Amino acid sequence: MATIKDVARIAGVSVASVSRVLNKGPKVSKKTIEKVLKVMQELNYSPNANARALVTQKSTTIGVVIPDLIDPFFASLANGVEQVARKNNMQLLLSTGLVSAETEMQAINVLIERRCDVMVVHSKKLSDAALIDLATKVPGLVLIDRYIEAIAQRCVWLDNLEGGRIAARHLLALNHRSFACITSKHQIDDPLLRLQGFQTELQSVGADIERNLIEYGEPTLQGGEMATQKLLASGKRFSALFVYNDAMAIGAISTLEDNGFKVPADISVLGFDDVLLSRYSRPKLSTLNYPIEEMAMQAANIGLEITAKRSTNTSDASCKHIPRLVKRESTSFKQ
Amino acid sequence: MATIKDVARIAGVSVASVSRVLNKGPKVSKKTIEKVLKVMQELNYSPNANARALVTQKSTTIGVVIPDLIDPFFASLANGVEQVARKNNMQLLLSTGLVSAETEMQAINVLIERRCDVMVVHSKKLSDAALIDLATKVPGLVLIDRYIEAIAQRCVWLDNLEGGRIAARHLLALNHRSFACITSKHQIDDPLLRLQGFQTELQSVGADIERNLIEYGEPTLQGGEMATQKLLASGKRFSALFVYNDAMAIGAISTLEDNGFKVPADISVLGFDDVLLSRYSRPKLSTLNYPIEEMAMQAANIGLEITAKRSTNTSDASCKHIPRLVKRESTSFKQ
DNA sequence: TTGAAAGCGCTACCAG
DNA sequence: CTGGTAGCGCTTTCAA
Repeated sequence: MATIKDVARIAGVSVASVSRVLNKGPKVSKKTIEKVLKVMQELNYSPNANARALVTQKSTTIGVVIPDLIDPFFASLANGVEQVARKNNMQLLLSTGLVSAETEMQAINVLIERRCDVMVVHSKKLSDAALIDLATKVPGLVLIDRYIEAIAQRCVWLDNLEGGRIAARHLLALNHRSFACITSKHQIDDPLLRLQGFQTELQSVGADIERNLIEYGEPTLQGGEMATQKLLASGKRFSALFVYNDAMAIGAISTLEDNGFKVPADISVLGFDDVLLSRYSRPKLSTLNYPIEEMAMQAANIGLEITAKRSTNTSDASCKHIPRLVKRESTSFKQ
Repeated sequence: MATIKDVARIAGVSVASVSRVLNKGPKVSKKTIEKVLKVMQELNYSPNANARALVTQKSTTIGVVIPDLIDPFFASLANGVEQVARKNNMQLLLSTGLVSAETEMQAINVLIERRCDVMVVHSKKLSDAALIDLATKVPGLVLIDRYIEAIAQRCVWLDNLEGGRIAARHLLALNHRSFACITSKHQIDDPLLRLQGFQTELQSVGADIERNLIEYGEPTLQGGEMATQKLLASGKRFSALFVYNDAMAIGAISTLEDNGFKVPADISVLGFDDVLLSRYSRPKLSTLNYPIEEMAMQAANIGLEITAKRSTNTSDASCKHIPRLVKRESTSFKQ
């Protein structure tokens, strides 16, 4: 592969000149530009980004750390970052495989080695302390879907607690009084907070989830189906079901209907996340919109700002996001 | 950020030695290793991947060129590549934004500048000639979802024609005799081939798609809905509907049911791709499985092989994939 | 087993 | 406007 030297030699100019035309630098004669451009073409020259990164100390790369790309939620997150990357003529470097604190750390370290200018990190397993440490060491690092007070201005997160409250208010306004809940068994804050917000709001009006009507499962379609079966097995009745996420909610609806319950006529089901799926399901799923793509874009932009200004002070834009109720067909007024 | 020099100086050894322990090179005394490791830790040293790439002439990077990450189909593709990247301790570099031949070329050029060891490219707009040229210039480049005879061993593709035939055979075996078809209006081969295979097979038994019952639309849920409305507006009846992809098929089912047709009781609907969605829809969608993740993994592995052996000869594994019928609930026997 | 030194391809500074 | 050149951080001979 041709190098800048080859181009310089054949064009009969110095590498400095070639570099100038490459970077559209000032003060290059038209003649030189043309000559160099021509040779570049002939040689099929392509500047080596690694060499550039080495000398300029910036990689024009935005790193993203997510569990995987299969989950549409994370794909949206990556897509959001990708958009701001592209807008800034940067590339997306992906690091996945998060199953434990160690693998999360590895994924992040890989990006550090690549000297990503910005890193958008979705970490659920690493401790606050570890993340705080990382944030101070790595300038462009921004946390997404996580809130750590000490580095609040580096966090872009969703208020899950408020999400739970909004869910409760919606169901309450629909005249429901007997509730069930399906949540994720995973040991992270999100399900806890959503449930807590939901219950808090119910209790504020003297209501609550029916005894024994909280079930746990994997946050998947199957998990939702199984949890619903357990709910049904209890023999207790409920008219409204708040589910941890859309996949589980769709699984729940499926099981409910298989057991003769109409949604929403008999039971209203409310999901969370508003993934693509929720618009495709029948009935179309009422859910809480998690603006992950938008959040991802904000996170990337914050990272960009930090690295640009070398200051930690970001714009005033709040990094806390509130989920928005999306009323579709799976919830309705309880007669 | 600490460099190898800092480590060497503080550890009281040469950079060569530090490099050796970094690369677990041979012939380094235990004492040196320990000493260096300790200093690395203290300094929070992280080797600069760009510098490494520059000198070793390999970037430990696999590039992927796809339109976007939002489409679950492409997310799966990226995910497949990512898996083999991770298995080989490499990273995924993403390049998107394909809307024209120029943007596709740009996306590819970016990856070339990064000197990706392997590139998995999904290109629909670039000409065969351009791609052949690229393939000869870029060793690790592999095309996915496209077949170009001149570089057949660098192509991993799906037999869309056969897919159409399989679809026809399935519907025919289900006793259907009056067919409609919804396809994509996009100017690429895939829809044409699927339709062509479908019709060929029908015609081989003296059947065919009803006159005027081929509709075109965007390959999305909405596109499927609109196309179905046009189909219905024709007033003609049909008992089986073959749709370009799952998203459109789900849109079609939705519109069909809104108009009083039961699926599959009144009309059987067959999709294509077998994306996640198809398992979540009600009725669950019968479709043709497009093993894109598997294909992506194969493509990445072929690229890896080529760059390793510096030969274009890949393993014997066929690069042509045949879609597999996945019979679920949206197609049934026609009484 | 270790160190010195020559680059990898490029940018940017300094002279001219 | 142009050329010479000193690195960027690292690997890899070649000697010692």
